[in-house]
Amino acid sequence: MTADSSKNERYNAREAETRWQHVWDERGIYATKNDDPRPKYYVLEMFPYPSGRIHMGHVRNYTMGDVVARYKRAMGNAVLHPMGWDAFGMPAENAAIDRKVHPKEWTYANIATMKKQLQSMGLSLDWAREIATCNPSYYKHQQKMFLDFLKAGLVERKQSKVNWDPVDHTVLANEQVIDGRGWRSGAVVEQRELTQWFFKISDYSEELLTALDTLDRWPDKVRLMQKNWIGRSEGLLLRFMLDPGTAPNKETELEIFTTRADTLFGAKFMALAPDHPLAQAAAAKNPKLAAFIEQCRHMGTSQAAIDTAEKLGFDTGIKALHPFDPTWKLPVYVANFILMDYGTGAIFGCPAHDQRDLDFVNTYGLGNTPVVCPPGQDSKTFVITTTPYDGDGRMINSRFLDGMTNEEAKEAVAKRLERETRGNRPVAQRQVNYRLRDWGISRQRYWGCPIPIVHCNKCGVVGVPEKDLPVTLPEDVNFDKPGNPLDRHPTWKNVKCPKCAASARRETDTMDTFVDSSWYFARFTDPWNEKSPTTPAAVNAWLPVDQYIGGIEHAILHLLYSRFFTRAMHKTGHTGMDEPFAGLFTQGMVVHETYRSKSGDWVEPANVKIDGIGDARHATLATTGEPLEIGSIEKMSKSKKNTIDPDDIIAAYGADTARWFMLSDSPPERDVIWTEEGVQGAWRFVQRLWRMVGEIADVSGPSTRPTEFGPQSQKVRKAAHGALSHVSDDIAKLRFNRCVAHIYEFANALSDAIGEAETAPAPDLAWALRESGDILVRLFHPMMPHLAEECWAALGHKTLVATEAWPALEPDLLVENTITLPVQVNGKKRADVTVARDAGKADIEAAVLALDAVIKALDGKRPKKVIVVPQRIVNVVA
RNA sequence: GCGGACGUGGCGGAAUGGUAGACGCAAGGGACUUAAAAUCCCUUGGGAGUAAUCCCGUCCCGGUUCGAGUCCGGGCGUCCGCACCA
Repeated sequence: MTADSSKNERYNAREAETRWQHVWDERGIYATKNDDPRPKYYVLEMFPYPSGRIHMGHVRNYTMGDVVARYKRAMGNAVLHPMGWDAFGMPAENAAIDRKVHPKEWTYANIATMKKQLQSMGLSLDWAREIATCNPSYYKHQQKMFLDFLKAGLVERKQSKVNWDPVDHTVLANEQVIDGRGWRSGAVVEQRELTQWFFKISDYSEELLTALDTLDRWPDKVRLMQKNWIGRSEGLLLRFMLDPGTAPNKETELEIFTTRADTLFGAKFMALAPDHPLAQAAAAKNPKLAAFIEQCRHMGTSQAAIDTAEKLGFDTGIKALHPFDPTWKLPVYVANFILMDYGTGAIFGCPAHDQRDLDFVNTYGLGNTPVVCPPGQDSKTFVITTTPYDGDGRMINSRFLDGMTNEEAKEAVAKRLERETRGNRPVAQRQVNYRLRDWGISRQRYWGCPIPIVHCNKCGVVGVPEKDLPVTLPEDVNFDKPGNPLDRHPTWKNVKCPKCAASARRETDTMDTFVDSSWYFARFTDPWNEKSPTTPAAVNAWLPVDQYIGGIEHAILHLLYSRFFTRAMHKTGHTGMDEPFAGLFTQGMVVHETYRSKSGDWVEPANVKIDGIGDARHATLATTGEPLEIGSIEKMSKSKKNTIDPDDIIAAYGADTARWFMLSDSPPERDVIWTEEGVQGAWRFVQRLWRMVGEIADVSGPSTRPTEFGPQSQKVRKAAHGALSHVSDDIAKLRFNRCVAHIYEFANALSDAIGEAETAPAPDLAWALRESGDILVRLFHPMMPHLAEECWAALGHKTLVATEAWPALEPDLLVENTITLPVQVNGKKRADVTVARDAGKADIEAAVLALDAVIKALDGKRPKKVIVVPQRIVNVVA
């Protein structure tokens, strides 16, 4: 076959891509109808925050979703594949402060830019369903649901802490607290108590936990992370008597929660959260304690900040009496690592078996007594110094518990104390506790969904009547001063009470942006409904999302909140199901090498020249030749300047090349390293496919399928159907990198076949080559849709490949008559044996023992055993 | 600190407990070309040997197994999340 072809000019990606995008657009082939009778498939990628421009992480995420969407369409499904904007959030306010641009203007400009960028990627999205969460047409429904949740008892107001910047007089997000100081002012942050709105997600702790078992298409690691986050623990509520003379206001007891009642005889101290009522009472009479509690307030509110801070305490002078020995007095401390939110805000400390407690006693010289002896340890010599023992074992130093296992001891303690009563209550009660806290949704910020509440002096908290929704954000705001512009707006918050018409104030807090993203997937099913958040027929037909794809960083919060919100919507009649996402896939990040100059400045990859290989690799500044340090491979970020702009890549190579490369190198759940060589490899493959298809297009095959295929045709057909089988399987399981490898293998086999063919191949081969071409194009279409359309047309088809069915597999072609099995001797491979596909074990064994290599390895001895694993391997045990 | 993951050639990676290194990249050699680009062909984990072939190799140390990259225990290293970033 000659290489001369009318189609051997290079593929012009840029020209072809915009051309095909117009064709798809004009024919509206990606618009989804809610009355489509075919089996539904809802594929969704986590919608982006409109930060300015799309980044490579978006390209990776949306390409994966698009592959699934296109594959499912080809498989005959009605596919819902929408896109929108998670458009509220702090960066818009930061832009307003830093650049004097209104958050709304900034956000919509970003949306316009990013929409254009996404469109240039050739994604098969139904843009008619586009939503932006900052649009009142979206958030008015969210306000309606807030009020419905309120009526259903799913919302409450309570106190909680925020990071307070005492200089800027503003609430800070955890990410705005750097080393305990405000990011703009540099002032040491304080904790402040505010009355805030909460969704009662903790009502669903058990339900959210047990239902994880039903999510069998979620990654195990995400389910495990959620399980640990919910943190169910079975323990004991236990009332300690206080030594009467020591209590500040004649308090008689202190109630604690423990999961380690077995270690009660190892107790060395009691500890209270700084906010605990008893701590507060003691502080009122002790200025030094009050000062200590004040000091605890100068700590960030994040868990990591609390856990990594030095364990500090203050002895209140109060003594608690041991439940099994009233003469045993334990000192009561206030400690900075005890949380008021968890359990009762008080604990007993057993330093020998808990790291935090041990750190604490080592600071305050309270000592420790081991009470659980690890198996195999001598109880007489077992001591604890710097590492506590938190495993199971036998009880020691524990009076009546001695000799029991620690699990038996837990039971014994519980049984004894729950029978004892003081007042009308038992001294101890078994209790199931959860780490999961209620979801605080109040934010003291402008750019978020207003909470539809009016505060009236007479009527209290009043919901805004439905007819007055949406409560829209005022646009005439300024960001000259720190703090919430809604709060200092001259008129916006002044309203009449909906109940009594007296002067009242609007709630000026807005909602956490996680609320916006907790139901957008439901809104996509009918974004045109102006009357209510969802349309039952649509939402119940489309949900749950069949395949949800997004970053692992959302493994806990976004996904857990959405699971709760869907249940809350169910309870209030907005959905008919509990779980929003039947299938979940979490993809890895896009990372890139970093480069630094001698002076420590980061350098963009575009300005770096790399020479040498392996250890000899070195980098220089392209312009001056100044040597650069090659740094670690890190998540692309503006601060490290290791970003690649998708626009540049699409302009230089086209969207298909970028899409292909994003899928090709790494397993999708793992990080992928962006390299220039990798992109060029993808680009060469695009051109190679185009040339190959051109050569196949020149072959004129018979119009009807031949009845017989010769060896050459058989070989290429096996390659085609083998690839079809693998690629189908790989896409269905989202193993895109393997899918790419199989397409490469098929392309290699096909170019061999083309190379071996005569100028005018026999009809059976010509037919097989054309069949292979048709299969090849449809196989890579989900990944490179523009190139696929161009190739499909080049092969003479008048249809769009985007609307074509997936190729039909001929399974007979995958079956071989003989198989070659590897032969091991003592687990090491020594030879191969080729046998009939259906050969019995005895036949295989005989064939194996006759092999020269086996005879030599056995050296005349009889084999002890021959293990034949059907279709797999033979192992001779000598 | 707590929770979760990951670790295989020069590089990204492949491998239902069953031939370690598919496929791609990079590198080296060759063909074509006045030359270059592009393209095509060959080689490519390390070591020994003319060769057939053999030995060593999946972060480290142990264990289970006929057989371990894969399972179990203990280390080391890297990364992610931690409730007001999205």
